Amino acid sequence: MSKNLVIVESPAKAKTIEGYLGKDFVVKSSYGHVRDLPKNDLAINVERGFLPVYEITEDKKAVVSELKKLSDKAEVVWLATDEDREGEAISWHLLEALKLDVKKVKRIVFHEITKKAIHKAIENPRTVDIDLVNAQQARRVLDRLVGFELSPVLWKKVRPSLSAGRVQSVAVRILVEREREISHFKVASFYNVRGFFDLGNAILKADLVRKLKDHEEAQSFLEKANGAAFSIKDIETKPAKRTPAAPFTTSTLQQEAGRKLGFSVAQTMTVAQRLYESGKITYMRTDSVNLSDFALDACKNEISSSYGPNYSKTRQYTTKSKGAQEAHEAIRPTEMSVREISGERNEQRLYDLIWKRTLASQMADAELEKTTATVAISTTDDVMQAKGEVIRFDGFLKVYMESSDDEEADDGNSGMLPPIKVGQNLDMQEIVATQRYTQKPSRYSEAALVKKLEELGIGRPSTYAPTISTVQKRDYVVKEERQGTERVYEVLTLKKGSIHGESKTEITGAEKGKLYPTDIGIVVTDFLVENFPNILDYQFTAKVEEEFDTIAEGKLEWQEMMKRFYNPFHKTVAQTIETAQRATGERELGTDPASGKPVIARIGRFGPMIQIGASDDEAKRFASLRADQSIGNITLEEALKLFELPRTLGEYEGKPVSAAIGRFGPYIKHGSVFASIKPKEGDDPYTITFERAVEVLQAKALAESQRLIKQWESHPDIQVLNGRFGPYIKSGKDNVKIPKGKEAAALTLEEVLDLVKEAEANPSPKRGRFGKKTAEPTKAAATKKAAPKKAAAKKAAKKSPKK
DNA sequence: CAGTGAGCGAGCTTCCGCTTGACTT
Repeated sequence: MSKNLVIVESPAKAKTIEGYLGKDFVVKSSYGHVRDLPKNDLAINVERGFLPVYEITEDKKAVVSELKKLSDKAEVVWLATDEDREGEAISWHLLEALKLDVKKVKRIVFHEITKKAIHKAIENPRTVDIDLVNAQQARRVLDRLVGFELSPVLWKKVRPSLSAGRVQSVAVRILVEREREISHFKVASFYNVRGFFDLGNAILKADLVRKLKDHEEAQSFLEKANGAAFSIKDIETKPAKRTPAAPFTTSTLQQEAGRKLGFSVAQTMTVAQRLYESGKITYMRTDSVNLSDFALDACKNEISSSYGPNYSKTRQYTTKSKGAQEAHEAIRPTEMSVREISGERNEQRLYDLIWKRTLASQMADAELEKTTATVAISTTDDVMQAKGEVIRFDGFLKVYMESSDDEEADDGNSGMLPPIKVGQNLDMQEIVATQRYTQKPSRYSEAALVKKLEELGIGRPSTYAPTISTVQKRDYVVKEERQGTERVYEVLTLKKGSIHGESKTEITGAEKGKLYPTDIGIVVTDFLVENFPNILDYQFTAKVEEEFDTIAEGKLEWQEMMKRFYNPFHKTVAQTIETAQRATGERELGTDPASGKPVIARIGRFGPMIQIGASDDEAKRFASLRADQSIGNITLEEALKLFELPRTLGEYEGKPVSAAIGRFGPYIKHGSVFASIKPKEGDDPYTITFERAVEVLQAKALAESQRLIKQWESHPDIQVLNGRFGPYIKSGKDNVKIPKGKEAAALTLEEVLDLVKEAEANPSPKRGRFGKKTAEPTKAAATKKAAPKKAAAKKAAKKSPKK
């Protein structure tokens, strides 16, 4: 048996370290935290000094019992968890959970995983820092109290099952406020002017320095320019330099992988995890931009041998992000000499990005020369400018160029200027004045939101990706592609002595993969900002972090801090439950011209809806908003249109035919049969004729008959069909998947009936349009009855293992 | 892919941060 047990957080790390220590050491992993507050209970005794009651997390029971066995037999237990607040707490929880004898426990830390660093750590052990542990307990308890007291307020005042928290609520707020900025933004137009001058063997492009305010100014400028003489008045050349970006942290990796590779935040982390586990990169959840001496050396060698020593410049970067704890290195390749890796394409692409970024961070600045040529116009004091840029020494640009979120980065006016000299007369070819519009602020992408959160010090590298998915799971936020709208702009061209105007169109506001707050997200945010402004404050986390630091320094007792926070907070919670109005996001859109009644958009019991008639009106009518509509943006006309559907078109084969828009788009309904219609094919539920609807139904029946594998005369409502994902059974309205290994064509009626029965007994959870998850088909009566049954079954299941 | 939108009440939901697999679609 080994004399020494070393416990680290990550199994990949354990494997590496075991190789650096002798056979007297066995290295195991805790797989992160091993104890936490229970999931379904507050588990904080507020009266007894906020005493938290921890339990061993369900999926860590096996880990803990193995570690317990090993630690009992070991002479020394080395707690080598990360050197940050959470890492210190993990060590303390291990101490408690394994009931370790303090005398044989040593706490060690290291920032880089090299033989030298590990041995140095072993030579400098310390004890567990209880102040730092208490700072973590304060963080944990505060988050639990905030989350478990705020969420129930939402259940009472907005809708059940909603959630609120220090991190997620602020994340949603950021999106809600941006959305408001966008909708309040007043778009203004102006004119850009660009001149094209013929130099014989090249064209010189120069832009009017001043923006022109409207059509009249543009027109009069072009009239002045008509027949004017143009000449080079001045040429100015200035040296400039560009410096490389720091090596990757979690947040910057997510941003660059999003921009350059089109990865989502979660996808970046999954791919990086695989690279880490196979030993190709260092740890991927980090806020540090530090590189180890080993890595700096490796970069220097790689750069010198590939590009020459003049391309090398060793630099150490310092973090700019608030609250960085820097327990790890920056994200880098473990071996700089490995330029390419084997593996999946996405792993290769991400590795390439990391390799280039790391190498570039240790390379020389790029040296540029920027030239600005000024063009004088004889008939006005206005001047035009031509700008060029020449790279004198490429430096780090040889391997890596950071991308930017700015969409209009390249205006076609960079690169080298053609040869010109001061005083030279220019032959004007044409001058074009183009109408432009001021840009609305852009919506956040996932990675841009992470960047913003990081700047505010909110959230940690390990939680950025989960936070983004939580706010989407709660229906506060949706990530989607939105179509732009067409916009007209004017182009005035002066050419060969005459001015010619034309109208052009462009698409504006189209956005792909951006985050949008939903109605429920907006209503919840407004409610929280109104009632809990301090928690929703962008500075809240930064303020409590300062106090956690004071606790970690041993200058403040954590219970004292908690008391100061909790007492007023809890009072506000109680008061809000008592006095706050239900939040519905109600907005009056106008008056229904047909009835003279008010038209109101609000959140109803089942989601966003339109109501015609006041709440005391007995004849009031309702309609649900479609998924692509929102309370904030819907117009009176669009709202009234919702009441025109479903349209009854007539009767076909004895059953009614109607048209409407459902969750999956516009459809024709015939009895209980649905057939989608596509606007692309010219069909629209508002205008489609009965004859066309019947054609659609017949086409669908034909397509289905072509995919038919099997059916039985005795059961006309059951069919075996070929679907997009393989064969399936169609029975009534629900489809049943055919299990693997079964030949669809060989199924007997008995087997099919069994499969259908089984599927009915175990319905797969369906996600409704209105957010709630229901195991039953969405019959209101069925869910009402099913709910208590489900709860009872769950209770029974909970109790039974104890017996 | 319906129409539902009021209220009752039991029993449920919920936080953040540290780690991986084991799952399904």
